[in-house]
Amino acid sequence: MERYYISTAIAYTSAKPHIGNTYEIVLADAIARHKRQKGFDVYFQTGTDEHGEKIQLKAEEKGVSPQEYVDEIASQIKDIWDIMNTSYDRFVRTTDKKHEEQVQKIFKKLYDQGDIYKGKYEGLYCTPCESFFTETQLIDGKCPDCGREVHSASEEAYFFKLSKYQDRLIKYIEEHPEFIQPESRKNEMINNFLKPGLQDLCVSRTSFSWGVPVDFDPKHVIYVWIDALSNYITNIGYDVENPTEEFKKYWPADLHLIGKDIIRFHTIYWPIILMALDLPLPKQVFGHPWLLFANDKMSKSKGNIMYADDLVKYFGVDAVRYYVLHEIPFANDGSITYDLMIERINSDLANVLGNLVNRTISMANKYFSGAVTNKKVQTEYDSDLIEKINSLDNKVTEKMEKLEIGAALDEIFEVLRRSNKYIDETTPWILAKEESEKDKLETVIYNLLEAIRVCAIELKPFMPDTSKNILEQLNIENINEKYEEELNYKTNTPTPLFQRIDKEAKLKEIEENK
RNA sequence: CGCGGGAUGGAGCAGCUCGGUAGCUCGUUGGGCUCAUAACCCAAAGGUCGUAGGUUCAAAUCCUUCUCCCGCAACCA
Repeated sequence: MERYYISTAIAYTSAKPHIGNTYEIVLADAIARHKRQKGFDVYFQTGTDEHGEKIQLKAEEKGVSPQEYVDEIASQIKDIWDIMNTSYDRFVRTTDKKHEEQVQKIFKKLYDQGDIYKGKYEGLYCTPCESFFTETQLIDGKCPDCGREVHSASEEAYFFKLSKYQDRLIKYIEEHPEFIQPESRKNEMINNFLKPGLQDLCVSRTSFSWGVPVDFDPKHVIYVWIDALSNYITNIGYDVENPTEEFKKYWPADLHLIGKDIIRFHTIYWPIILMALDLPLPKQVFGHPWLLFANDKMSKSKGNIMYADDLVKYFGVDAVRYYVLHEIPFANDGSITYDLMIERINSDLANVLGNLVNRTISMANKYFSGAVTNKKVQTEYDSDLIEKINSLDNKVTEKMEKLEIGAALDEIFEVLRRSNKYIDETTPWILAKEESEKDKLETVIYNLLEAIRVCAIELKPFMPDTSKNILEQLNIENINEKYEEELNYKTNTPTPLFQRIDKEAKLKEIEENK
């Protein structure tokens, strides 16, 4: 069986993730579920990045140990991933013992082979804040955090010789145009970083202690790059001397799904680390756009944060999944507001999808007591509908291959819309009045049930609960994604999939719960 | 001249590679239907395709100018 390894970035455990952060796991989940449905042996990994100064400080503020702090946040993150009904195979944490051991081994290997050396980190230092800044980070030449004077300082640190591998990386990127997605990011990386020449990367810190220690020089902790990025290999059994069978099976990853803010780390630092370890590079890195609140970045200070669990409470998990998967384009940022969300749910989920299922099953029950077979008395409208049903799977797959998730969903809704139109064209309620038209009527209902069945199967990666719900109402197995000639339906009592939402009332409810 | 992306009816987008009646979803208005969740179907209104110029029989689509927006600009997850 062909295998498929997909990962999300590991989430930083400094605070509870908002819907913008949660978007990524849902996107990955839809891709993973789609691949499984296509018969791939999928391995889907997500998790948390738990080290670093920021976490150490937050823990101190709260008066708990860093480990206690990250345990708490990691469990919150996992809960949200579960609320979103995501089907990850493994939830990894950078504080896992196994991971930490391998990170130390990787660091040692790179040091031993001369890719990492000990040097001095020179920069502008703010003493009260105990932080280094680059010139571009300063505000009016002063510390961006406290506004006080900074001075040049240096501290001992380990560096990674990135430049040694840069030509190989440029060549790789140019020979693999699909490696960095969307493509505009590829130019950004090549022009801004690779072509001008890479500086050596500082890969250790002495200014804080919450991290994986360098085992041969314990006052240093390994900085985020090597620690966090290597999660993609340490958790599937990479070992410097003796990698496991699982590792050999799943590496290289097919897709690292990440936010656009960390493309550089995944398309420059990570590939170079892999080259240094003599490992193949991941096949593709997709830096997805962001989900904005209206047009603003979500942030605590702006007070415009939406959390996934709250949204699920108001709208249900599949509605939230549908919204984020559908509204975020491939390359541009998407936006979310309660207004847009309600409009989308009403027009797409309640009107087009929910109502179609409801009206079709109602007719099956009313006219045939739910027992419907294909009587093959055709109307002039059948061939178009059936053709659309049969070509749907290819269209969806094509869009998914290109990572155009919203467009894949649109293909399904195209068939649902076509089905609603088919009802008006064939006017079943008129056919029902003539006993002589009974077989034609049954054929019409049969075709509709088939359209809905196939759409339900195609919807499964995006809205798993809804898909299951539809198939239960149809009372039919998940057979295949093509029009079938000879099924025997015995439909159940229909219940609305998505209730229309009264916008004013819902907005009021949300306001009161704030 | 740092690099790159974008500007299309009220909103969000497609079309631009290979120039030739400007398309989709939502919203609005009118009509139809009654199986259905005030749902569904049809129709209409609404855009001189950011600006100025050029190439061409013909440009949203090619070339140039300018304006505005966004991302990146190195140790910020």
